[in-house]
Amino acid sequence: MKAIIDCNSFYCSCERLFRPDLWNKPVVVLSNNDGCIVSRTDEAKKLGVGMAAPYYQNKDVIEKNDIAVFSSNYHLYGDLSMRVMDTLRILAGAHNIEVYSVDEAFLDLSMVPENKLYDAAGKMKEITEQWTGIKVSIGVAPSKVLSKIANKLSKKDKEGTRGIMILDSAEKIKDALEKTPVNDLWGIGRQYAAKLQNFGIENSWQLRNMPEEWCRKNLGGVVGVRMIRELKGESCIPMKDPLEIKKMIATTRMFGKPVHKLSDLKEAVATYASRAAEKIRRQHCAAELIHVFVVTNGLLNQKYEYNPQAKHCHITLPEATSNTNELIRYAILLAEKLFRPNTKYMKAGVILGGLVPDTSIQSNLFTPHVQSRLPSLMTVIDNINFSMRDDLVKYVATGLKRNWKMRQQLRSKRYTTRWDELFEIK
DNA sequence: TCTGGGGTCCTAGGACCC
DNA sequence: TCTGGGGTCCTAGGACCC
Repeated sequence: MKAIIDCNSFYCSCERLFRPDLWNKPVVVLSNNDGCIVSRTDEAKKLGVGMAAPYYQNKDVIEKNDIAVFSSNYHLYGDLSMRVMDTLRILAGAHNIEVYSVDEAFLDLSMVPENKLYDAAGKMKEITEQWTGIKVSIGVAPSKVLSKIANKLSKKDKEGTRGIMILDSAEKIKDALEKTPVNDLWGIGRQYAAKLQNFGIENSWQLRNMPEEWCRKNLGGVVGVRMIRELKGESCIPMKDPLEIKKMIATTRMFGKPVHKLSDLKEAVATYASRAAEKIRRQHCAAELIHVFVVTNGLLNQKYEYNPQAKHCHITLPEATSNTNELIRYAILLAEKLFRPNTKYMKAGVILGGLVPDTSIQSNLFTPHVQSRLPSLMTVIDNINFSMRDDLVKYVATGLKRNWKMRQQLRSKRYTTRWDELFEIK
């Protein structure tokens, strides 16, 4: 059996952990740049705050109901996520867990006898909540897709299920599928949901009963076939190896206010390049490919409307590197190539691809080996920035004023990762 | 004035090989 | 009148996820 364990309203739960005055109160957390609402407590959902809705469109309901609002505080969420995942590793065994996202993990429970599943899940929930202070829900079923369904249903009826649902019989599975509209399925997004609707397929039980070949044709080839089989209880999405390295790493951000000048754009792109370089060094990789994009706001019908337009370009490097100097140099070249005067830029990003382990970099016969590529300088910079504070040592190309920086006006303290921001008790 | 960030997997089609 | 078959590799783009 597979389980998915998922933190309830994760970002909001992290915020509430250090704010007892907000327990049982409505809370929302905003995306970067304070743009959208990305996490809501049940109380906020009940008041009608939409998921992924723009913040400014919800300001009325938020103010009227005295909903607490926070900017994203990724230091805090990242640290608490680590605590939850470490707890699960201890409880289930490190090789039985796949960390799927910041607030979710799949567990392989094949070592647990079927009649002990409920007790095992209950124990895990209890201990995780006690050790971390974060509430979780658990879904258990023969396949990943079914366990996601179980998890979702357990959250919908927290009192009835006490946050745990186990689909261990054909009847329970049928019942769960009938209750689940296709657009709630893991792997069915907007496009496929609309398509299924056109064919008159509303709930997951109807989909489960479609022929495999029909799904191959209409739901993205083998992806559709896997979906059907998973719905029938046949596990065909394997647990992922935790040691796999990422294939691309990106740093992309909206600007705090629109950027018009090339110098600002170059600063931002250099900043993102150096952040992305840090990230690939952390997983001991070097990049073969650097990709830069910028987003402008296209005008619609001669007037301002939200209409983002992206332009990209990329370079394949002569030799894979994780060196910030070099990556900044290429990133700036690409930014210059993309820049057009009299344009309002809203966002930019740097993506590093073609990642290879930095121990086995293929050298290029036609470029001289550069001394500055020696990793020791980067290691020193990373160590200083990690142990002291971000960006204590930085490249001048990344700017000093950074007046394009994103907005984050409502961020809470980094209670668990900064000595000077510790929780205080008077 | 204002709409996030960071990923994965799959397919089709083109270039190329023998 | 008539022009093969069977592959591989790469890229762009679409769909999805949280």
